[in-house]
Amino acid sequence: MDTYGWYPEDNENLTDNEGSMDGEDFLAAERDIRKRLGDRELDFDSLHAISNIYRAATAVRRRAEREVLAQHNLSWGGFTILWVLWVWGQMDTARLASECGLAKGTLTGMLTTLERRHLVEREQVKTDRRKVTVALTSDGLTLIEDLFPRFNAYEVAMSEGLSLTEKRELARLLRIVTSNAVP
Amino acid sequence: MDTYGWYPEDNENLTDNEGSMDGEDFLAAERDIRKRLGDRELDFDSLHAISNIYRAATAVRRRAEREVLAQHNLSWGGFTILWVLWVWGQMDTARLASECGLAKGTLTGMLTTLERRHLVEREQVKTDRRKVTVALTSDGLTLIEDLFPRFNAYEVAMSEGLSLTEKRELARLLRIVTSNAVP
DNA sequence: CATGGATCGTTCGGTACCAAAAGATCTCGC
DNA sequence: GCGAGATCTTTTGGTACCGAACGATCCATG
Repeated sequence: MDTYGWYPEDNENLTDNEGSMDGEDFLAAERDIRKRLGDRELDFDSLHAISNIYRAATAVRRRAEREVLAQHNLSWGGFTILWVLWVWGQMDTARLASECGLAKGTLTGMLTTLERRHLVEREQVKTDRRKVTVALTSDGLTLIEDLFPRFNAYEVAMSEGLSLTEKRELARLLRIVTSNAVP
Repeated sequence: MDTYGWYPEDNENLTDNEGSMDGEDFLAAERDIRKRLGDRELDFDSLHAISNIYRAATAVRRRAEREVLAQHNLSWGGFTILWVLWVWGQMDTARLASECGLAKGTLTGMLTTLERRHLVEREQVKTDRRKVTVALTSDGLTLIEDLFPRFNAYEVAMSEGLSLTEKRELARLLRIVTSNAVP
C-alpha cells in the first residue's frame, strides 16, 4: 500500500475534540488536518480559508434562525427576501432570486409561503406578462422594520472580537471569494 | 409618516445591478444599502461582514456541487461526512454531526444514503449499545482519495486573488465569528 | 436489584432548496 | 402576421436539513 493508501487507525496523538468547540479547538482541528494529510500535495491555506467560510455561515445561520427569526416564524431565506425588498424596493423574481442567492424555482415556493402570510405580493408586469414583480405589503414592511434592528444587533454580537478594520477586511476578502465563485 | 416609515418607490440614483455580479457590483450594492438605510442606527460594518459570509458560502457551495461533486452524485453534506471520516477516522454519530455542522437527525438520513451506496458503514459500540460508530468502507476511502485533491484544487481556484497572508487572515477572522455563533 | 434521570440514535413533520422540464409570453426574420 | 427561438415563471421530483418527540440504553442512588 503506497502513501496514498494511508489511513488513520486510531486517534492517538491527535487533539481531543469532544464537547463544544471554541476558537482554540478550531485551530487544533486544523493542525490535526495537516498532521493527517501533510504529506500530500494540498494547499492547506486555501482549504482552511474556504472551509471556514461554510462553517461560519452555517453556525451564524442556525443561531439566527433559532434566536432571532423563529419568534416570527421566518426562515433565513424568507427573512432575506423581506430584507432585499425593503432595501431595494419591488423587483422582478429573477433579480430577487439572484439578490437572495436562491434558485428561481426555490423562490417561487418561498414567495407563495410569504404571500399566504400577507407579507409580500406578486403583480404581473403589464408590459411583459412573462414577468412578475414582488413587493412588500404593509404587513411585511412593518415586520421587517421591527425585526431588522434586532437582526443587526445579532450581527454585531456575531462580530464581537473583531475591530472595525477587521470587519472591513473580512467583508473585503469575502467579496473576492464570492466573485470567484459566481461564474 | 415618520422616518422609519420611509420606503423606496423606485430605483433612481441607485446602482443598476442587472445581470451577473462581480466584485465591483458587490461593493456598489453595499453602498446602496447604506444610502437606503443610512439614517438608521445600524452597524453597517457588522452587517456587511456577516452577510458576506453567507453570500460567499452559498456561492462556493453551489458551484462545488455542480462542478466537482455532481459527477460523483455527492451533496456537499455527503462529501463533508466522507472528508471528516477520512481525516479523523471512525467516530460516533454525535461527534460526526458536530464536526460536519449537521443536526444529528439530519445525519441519520444522510448516513443511510451513504450506507446504501456502500461508502460508509455503521457499527454498534459493544461497550455502550446506545452509541453507533461510523467508518469509511474501502469504496468510500477510494472515492475520497480520488475526489479530495480535485476538491482542494477547487478551493485554490476559489481563493484566487488572495495572498497567503490574506488566506490566513480570512481563516482567522472566520474562526472568531464561528466561536461567537457556537453557543 | 430497582427506578428515575441523563444520554444516545432514530423517527417524524415540515420547510428549504436545487436542477431540469414544462408552460407562457415576447421578439424577430421573413 | 406567423412561426421559430429566446426568455420568463412555475411545476416537478427528489434530497437536505431542522427541531422536537420518541424509544432504547446506561448509570447513580437508595
